[in-house]
Amino acid sequence: MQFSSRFTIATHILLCIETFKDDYKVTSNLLAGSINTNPVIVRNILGLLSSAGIVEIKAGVGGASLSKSPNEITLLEIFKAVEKEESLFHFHENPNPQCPVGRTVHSVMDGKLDNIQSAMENEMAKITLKQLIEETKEQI
Amino acid sequence: MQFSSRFTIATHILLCIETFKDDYKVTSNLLAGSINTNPVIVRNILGLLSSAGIVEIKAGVGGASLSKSPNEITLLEIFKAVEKEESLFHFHENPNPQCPVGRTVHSVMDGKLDNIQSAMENEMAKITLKQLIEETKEQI
DNA sequence: GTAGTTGTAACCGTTTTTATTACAACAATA
DNA sequence: TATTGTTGTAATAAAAACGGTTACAACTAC
Repeated sequence: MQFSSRFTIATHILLCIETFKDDYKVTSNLLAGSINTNPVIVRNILGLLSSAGIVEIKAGVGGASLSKSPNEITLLEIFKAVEKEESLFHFHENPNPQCPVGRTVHSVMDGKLDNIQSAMENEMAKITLKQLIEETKEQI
Repeated sequence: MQFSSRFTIATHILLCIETFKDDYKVTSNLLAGSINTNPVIVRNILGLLSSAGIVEIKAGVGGASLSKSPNEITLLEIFKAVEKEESLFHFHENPNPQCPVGRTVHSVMDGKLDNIQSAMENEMAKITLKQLIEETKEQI
């Protein structure tokens, strides 16, 4: 199972907003053209980013901009804005409490699963939008 | 998006195999009773674990056993046996090559995404079935 | 031959993802 | 005020994944 492409699309959106902010009004249409998808997809993801306090969207006139500095936005924050599941892992719901293993499997595993998820999130938190923007500028 | 419960079910299966090996023939029926699911679900996951060289299954007579020592089996190995996707992340397929951001977003992000996945996998590789079995024995 | 088990195929209902069309609400401006 | 371009959202759809279930052929020990 993979994460949905909402995460990479959201990051792509933020890179565009910052890259084009001085030259274009960054609308869902412009973004959809760069990402190569439908504007409604973009508007939905922009809505999630807006709810998370990452971007601001001008109603009516249109156009999106960052709500805070790129070095304050991490990949973890973007990820959490677009993936609503708290836990990475789907634990089978009802192990048999009458079985010694079924009774204990949760308390044996839960901590380990948390550690795994934390390792992933810590790595995500290390990477800021600013880093990505700088690498993008270098490459352009 | 969450990983499927195949991962926690597979780990549960291995814990049962090791815990009950001296007292019971560990069949898909016994396992399904502990996990609280259908025996066919168990047989499919056992098949994946068998293909990965983690367990051996006796055809006809029935019963599963580990193919190697519990301290040689890590959560990463179990995970890879049951989740076939190579990459954790689903990158949107066709960013626009005529856009400066669309053209560069892959080379800017791919390395970071690899790092995130590696962080998760490294943590999974740290945890062996042996550790889980010992914690289970303590709790029983 | 019988009994118990595995491997697998064929379904089913549910959820998630991605995409699309349609349209009301909104804000700037001509 | 009417027009234009944009956003927000609803409705719909196809495809895929998941978890579950029934059914049954193949296999092995007894």
